[in-house]
Amino acid sequence: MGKAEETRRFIIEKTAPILNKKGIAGTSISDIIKATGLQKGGIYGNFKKGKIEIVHEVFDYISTKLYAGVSESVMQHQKAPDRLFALLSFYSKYVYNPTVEGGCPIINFSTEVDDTDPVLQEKVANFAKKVERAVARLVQAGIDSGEFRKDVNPEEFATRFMIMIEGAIMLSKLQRTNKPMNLSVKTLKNEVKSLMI
Amino acid sequence: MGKAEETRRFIIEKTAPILNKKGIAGTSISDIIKATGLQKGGIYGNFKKGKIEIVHEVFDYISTKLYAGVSESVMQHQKAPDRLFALLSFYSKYVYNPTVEGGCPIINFSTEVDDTDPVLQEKVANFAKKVERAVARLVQAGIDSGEFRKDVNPEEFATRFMIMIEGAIMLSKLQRTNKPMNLSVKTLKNEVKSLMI
DNA sequence: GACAAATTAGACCGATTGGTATATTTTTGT
DNA sequence: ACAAAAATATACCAATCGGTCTAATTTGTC
Repeated sequence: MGKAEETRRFIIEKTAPILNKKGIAGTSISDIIKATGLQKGGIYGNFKKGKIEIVHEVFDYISTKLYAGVSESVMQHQKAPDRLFALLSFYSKYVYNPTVEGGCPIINFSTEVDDTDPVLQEKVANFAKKVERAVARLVQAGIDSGEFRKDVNPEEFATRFMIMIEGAIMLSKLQRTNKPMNLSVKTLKNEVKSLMI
Repeated sequence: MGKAEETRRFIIEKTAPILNKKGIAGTSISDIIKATGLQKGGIYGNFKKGKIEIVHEVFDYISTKLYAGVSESVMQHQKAPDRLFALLSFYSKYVYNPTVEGGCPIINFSTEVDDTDPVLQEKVANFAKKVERAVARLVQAGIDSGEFRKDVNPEEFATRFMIMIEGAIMLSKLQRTNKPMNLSVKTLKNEVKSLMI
């Protein structure tokens, strides 16, 4: 029972960038066949529920990989402010160096999924919440360690962080310039500094 | 030469909410047939270039309608700060009361269009820029009239405005709560107040 | 109200969609 | 090395895709 899991993974990895770029409705099974070099039997043999199962697992793959990338950057530092700066540094390069081609899976999947796939819609919403909570925890850790002022609202900071980063990713990609992202990062950096004692 | 233009308009109006919700690839000609009650001849007779022509005109329709709605809210006030507050008030209700069902056309179209339709991609980018410039002009007018401080950067404010509003629309729709939007509006309101002399 | 022109209905097209069934090949455990 | 099981290729399916064409109908003009 080893080969199958390996092939599933292979299919997901090859499909991820396509799905993240062209969207769910815009990606066909033959696109997946082309990208993997496999035939229909190889695809449907590994994903019994068909396209929808591939889509769900691809989202899991992309979001997990994104979270891992973020974590790796953040965990290289110990102090709370440095961790937040590392997070900002990660996202400042994100538009040009996304974890998976096509950019942020939250933006890409949420727009399409809203009226078409409630299960995946919740998956996307949960992932966004997960990232937001992680940011809030970073701030809270800074408060607990005495690095940040006590009158800071970690949840509010985290929500604002998500808004400004996601908004900047969208606009930077659309306008084909990193200016929006640079501005978000600059603003959030100053905000972090103002939190420091 | 009157009926045709009327029917074109009719098709666009009926198609707009579908396209804005289900996306370009997710919307088929038969969806349009169902929504309009017309048959293929009625559709292709009015849009010789087919689906892509409908899509482009629908984006124009939605974005124009959005801009008109924003303008109407803003123009009911004369003072620069009041106009910005009206703009924020407009967007604070936008997630639940979008101009066209499905929400913000910038977000909805930009994600899908990026790697598939360069012409429409530029249309979307231009519209976002148009809104951004309008916001910058509102701020500049306030500076000129002496209502805002002279050391304000109108372009930077406008970019930040776009980032926070678009980011908030996306997250509020995704999380099915207006909290992100409320936070963006609160933040931007305070920012406007801090600009006032 | 007749007639030409514009508009729309509806049949038809090949290509492609997602998916299934079966035959063949590859792995796997012994 | 060999048989059983797992995995994959291939042929096939009905449904739908976007689009074309012609016939019928509606519209505007005189």
